[in-house]
Amino acid sequence: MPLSREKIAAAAIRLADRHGLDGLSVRKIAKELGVGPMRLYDYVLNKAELLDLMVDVVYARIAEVDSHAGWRETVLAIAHATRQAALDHEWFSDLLGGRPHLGPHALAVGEATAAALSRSPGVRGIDDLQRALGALNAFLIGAIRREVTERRTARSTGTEEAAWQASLGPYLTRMLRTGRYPTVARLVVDGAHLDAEETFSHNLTTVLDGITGA
Amino acid sequence: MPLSREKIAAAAIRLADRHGLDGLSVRKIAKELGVGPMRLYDYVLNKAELLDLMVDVVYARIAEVDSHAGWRETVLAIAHATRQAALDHEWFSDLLGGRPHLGPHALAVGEATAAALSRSPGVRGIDDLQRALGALNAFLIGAIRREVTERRTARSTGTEEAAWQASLGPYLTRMLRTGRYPTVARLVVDGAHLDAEETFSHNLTTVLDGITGA
DNA sequence: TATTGGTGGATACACCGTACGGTAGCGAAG
DNA sequence: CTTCGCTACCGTACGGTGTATCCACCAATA
Repeated sequence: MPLSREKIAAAAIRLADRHGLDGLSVRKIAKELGVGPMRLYDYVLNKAELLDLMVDVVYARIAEVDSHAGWRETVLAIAHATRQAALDHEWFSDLLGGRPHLGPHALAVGEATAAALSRSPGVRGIDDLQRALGALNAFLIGAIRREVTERRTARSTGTEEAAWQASLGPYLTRMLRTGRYPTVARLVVDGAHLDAEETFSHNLTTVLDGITGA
Repeated sequence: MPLSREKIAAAAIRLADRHGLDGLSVRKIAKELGVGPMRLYDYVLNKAELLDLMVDVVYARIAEVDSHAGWRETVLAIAHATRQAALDHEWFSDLLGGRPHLGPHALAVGEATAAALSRSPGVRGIDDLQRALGALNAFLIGAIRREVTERRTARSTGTEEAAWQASLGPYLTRMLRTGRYPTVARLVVDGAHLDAEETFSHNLTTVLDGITGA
């Protein structure tokens, strides 16, 4: 079996899932495939293009969501699929919004989203559509990015009180105890119990309501 | 004058402004300061902490915005200051949402934002506040990130029709001509004339309206 | 004077992306 | 049958990265 862009992307995704984007190198991908590092450059222009490849593979999975009759259901399905993809491949969130996603499957997802949004009541002309798409994508990018970094820090500190107090704890509790950040302090101590998915859904409908002028 | 975290951060910011985050290395910062590379590690634990330092310097400038009487004016001012800071230091957008911003000035901005939002009519309890803050920050992160990457690609392709057609053009026009992405195609050809700041403001008020339930 | 402690510098290691030269197979042309 | 060009594979090498470690100095103390 002679190697291919698909196999390279699949191997890269496996490694990135395990060790993150920082732990991903051309050499390691090559080793995973049992070839010399330079072989990859027969199929890929440079590492950036390789990342674009990986991103588009993820978009392919996102594009698999069934399209619904209602525009809103369609947008919700795409948004949740995107979030779920980012939770499955946390490195995806690192690339989100970082460079234009122009792969065929990314374009397909963009097309589905734009088509759905254009059927929303609040969106009249093409300018409305551009703005609405911008607002939705901005929220998606930011929300997913935030959730993933939160999950990462939670995992690294362990969420356990002991590890937490040992790592960020000293600095942060000292900061919060200065009394200069009362609202933030209240958020930290009282507001850790919200479910992530529920929050995402809630804020997503909020944004959607804003877009459609509901 | 014996070197300090502030001077290191300032030099790093100068370099990052000129050559981007990728063009930033410990060695170059040290050279800019006229010292050996290892000196920096007397003031900074590792490169990640150095980036956090840079980020907090930017937040210091954002925190300088005057606080207004109305909660909405305050939020708007902070949001626009953040956007402007990211346009002045494009590398800032690369770090936005990537790791928790816990520097003193970042916390100050967070505190000001949270305090203002908590005075909004639609935000009642602490759970509402957490959700509202999440939605606002998500939009901010995503919108700024998107705008900066758009600006970067526009600059790299030149926006001129000639350079555009030469770089992304062939691939993208070929893709769009397949007819599989009609809505996206319409957006690309018809919707390039919107002012970025106006779009940002528009979508920001949309999100804010959604949060406050207006 | 001898010793200590801390400060600044150089060297070194492991790794990174990738440019480049070389070679083995193979179908087509002479 | 030979020879050409072409493609697919391969290894080595270069300049860069973050950072650990050792080392030489120099002021203050005993």
